[in-house]
Amino acid sequence: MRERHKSVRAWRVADYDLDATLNSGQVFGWQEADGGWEGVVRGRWVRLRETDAGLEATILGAVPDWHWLEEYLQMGFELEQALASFPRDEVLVRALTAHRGLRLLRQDPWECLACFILSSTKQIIQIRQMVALLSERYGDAVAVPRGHGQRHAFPGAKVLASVSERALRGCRLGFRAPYLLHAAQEVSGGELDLAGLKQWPLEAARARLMDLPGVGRKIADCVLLFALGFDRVFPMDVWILRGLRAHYFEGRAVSTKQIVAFVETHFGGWAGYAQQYLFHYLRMQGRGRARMDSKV
DNA sequence: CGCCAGGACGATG
DNA sequence: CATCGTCATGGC
Repeated sequence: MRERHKSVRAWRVADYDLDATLNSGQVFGWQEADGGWEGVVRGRWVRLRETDAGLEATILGAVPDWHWLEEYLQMGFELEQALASFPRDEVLVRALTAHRGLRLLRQDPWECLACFILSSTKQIIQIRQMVALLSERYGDAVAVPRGHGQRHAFPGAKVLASVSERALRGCRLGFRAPYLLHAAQEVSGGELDLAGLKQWPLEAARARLMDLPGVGRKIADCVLLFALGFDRVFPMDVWILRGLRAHYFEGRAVSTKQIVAFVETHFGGWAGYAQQYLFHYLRMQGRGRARMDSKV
């Protein structure tokens, strides 16, 4: 599929760090290309690039409105307000200084759930690979500009629900295959209305997600934060746990439960944002070095 | 070439 | 509750 007409839209926006945003482990389908990023949003090929004035998007075809992309990128979000609410503790300030402009996207709930089901015990690079393979095999091909290779959207729940576990294991999903299949069946069958969870109270929405096999607190929280708009949710993975223990508890052997309690009061209403800054900061710091510290 | 990865789960203390 | 083995696969 090829289309020749492109549409370009630019937003004046301060503090939008595209690299940090798309490379901070909240989303797995974007690829760096020619000084920008290319991916698929709502079945459309999208190219994003930072400019001096802000952010620029290129898509194919004539576009009546850009609302869907503005929503995805959270262009209307006032980052300053969230950042100003952060506690001024040392690590968080360092993370903020290092990555100011890191944003949370508003992802498609199904794609987000599926990707984080795949995320368990996988490095981010490997999650990207699984997502790419799954998309290639079962996702719809999207129109791309001339000269670009084929691109596929992330497969919908309906398609994946009709695939065998065996075929999914063929995509190198391992033990995650039956989990993904089950989620796809519940979502496509209407048994689980993911978008509807936005209206639920936090605890109930989290519990409903955790009803899914293969979905525990961490994965549920990722979906709540990255796709459903629960801004105070603070996903806790090994990196964050390690980091919190080191920086907020002087490395003492505090229980996970104590840390959870601490997080719920310490970071405030935009805790989810704080979490993403900390996660990205710790992960960037940890490349190569903290490997050894962490073993202590 | 082992170690471990944006975990979850069931079985034991 | 806290810990532990298991699950499947591959990047580093």
